[in-house]
Amino acid sequence: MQHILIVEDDRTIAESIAFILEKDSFSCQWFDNGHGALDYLENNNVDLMLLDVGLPDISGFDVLRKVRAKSELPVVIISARDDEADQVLGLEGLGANGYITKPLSPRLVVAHVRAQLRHLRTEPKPQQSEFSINEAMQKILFVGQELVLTPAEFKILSHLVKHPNRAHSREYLLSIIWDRPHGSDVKTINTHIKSIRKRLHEIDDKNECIETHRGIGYSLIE
Amino acid sequence: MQHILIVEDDRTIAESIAFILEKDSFSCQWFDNGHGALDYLENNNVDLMLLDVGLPDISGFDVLRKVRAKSELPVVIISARDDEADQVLGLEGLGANGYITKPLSPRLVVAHVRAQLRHLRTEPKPQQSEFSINEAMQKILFVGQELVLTPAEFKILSHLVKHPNRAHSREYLLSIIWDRPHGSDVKTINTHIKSIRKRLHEIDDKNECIETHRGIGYSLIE
DNA sequence: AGTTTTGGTGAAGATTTGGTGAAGATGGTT
DNA sequence: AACCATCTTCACCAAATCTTCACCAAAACT
Repeated sequence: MQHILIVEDDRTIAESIAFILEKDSFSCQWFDNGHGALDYLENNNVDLMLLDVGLPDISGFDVLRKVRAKSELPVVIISARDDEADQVLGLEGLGANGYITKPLSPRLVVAHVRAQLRHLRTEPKPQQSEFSINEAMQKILFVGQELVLTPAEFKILSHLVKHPNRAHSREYLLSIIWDRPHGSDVKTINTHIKSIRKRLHEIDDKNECIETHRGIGYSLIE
Repeated sequence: MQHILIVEDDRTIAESIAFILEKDSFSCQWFDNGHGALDYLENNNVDLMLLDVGLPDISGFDVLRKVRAKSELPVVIISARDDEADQVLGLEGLGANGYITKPLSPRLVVAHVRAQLRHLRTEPKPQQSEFSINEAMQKILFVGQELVLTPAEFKILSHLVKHPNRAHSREYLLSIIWDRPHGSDVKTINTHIKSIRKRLHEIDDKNECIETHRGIGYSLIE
């Protein structure tokens, strides 16, 4: 299922868009502000973003610029009818993939979303990780196969996958597991890493993508 | 049964791949050269091609280019570990769907093949849910039979049905039951889920469509 | 080389979590 | 009040999971 991020400060509009898209078998996540949405993007798999230009915290310009600084995520702009056309044009210059004007027509929204995603699907994908995190189901796919992970293992591995090629200290990895302060031995992480490696080996015998950094912690290399 | 074309000049490797795949209920056809394989493709139904880059007659480049000129057949490249990465990259640019390096891990081969074919198979089937919700009557049909549900059970199950394949926290599921704020133990949800499962089991003994996500909540899988 | 430190390993113990059945609590109805 | 369906809570058990520990191997240091 493809996942749509809706950034829209009007709750009614956001909910109706989500309703339409979910009926069309997309999953949605809604934010009424730009910062929350940008945060969410950091850690989640999003296929397309619907972005209202008039947000309470930051402008559509800034949101789009920050998104474009990191990815080619399709972004469809939602603009109020009164908004100047040149603003929308500016956004397109920044790399927006399309725009819709309010009031929104359900069919038009779905049509735009579908059009962008279809376009995306045919494009050859520039190398992707062998890991794919399904946040919603708390599961991780590794070369197409589902990894069976405990909650702690899931938290550790998904963090490593999201921030690959850098060492993470045991202390930090432990802090990811806890909801609240909790005193336990940092060596606990060794054991968790061991079992994650074991599960990876069940799928690929000689995979060594989790690297040990002596005296520091671990990293995932891709 | 799905049919795999193996193009690999090392007889031992080819046979071991075939052995693994056949154990996994695929059928295989082996060629130790590119021309034979391309000929075979013309006249036979093949679901996926495993292609070694180092062939005696033509290069992997040429084989792949000729395949791509005519079809979107999934092609997974097999490369010797010493092969330059850029050659593999070039092949990916040409439309290869994945690659595996020697020495081959049995599970990884199967994983790659499965991953490609799964992706292919899920496209054409828009399968529909075994649940159908009658909002007006506050009733849910499960494989054609009517489920007798209490109001709370109805609210929970219909939410799970409307948003399948993702975990929903107990807190959130509780909030669905209440009209207004109400402090009650999240474990209440366990009991509701228990009785929903019981009712599902009355219709289908071994149905396990409600999945538990330890530490999180529940999801409905389809 | 010998010593010390660090990480890997397997297994045992402790802890947390979910399933289960039944008992209370609630609210509406007769 | 007594009844009924429903929702909530509780206590107990089983299972999953997390943590710890003892031991060995590998690496770093004298």
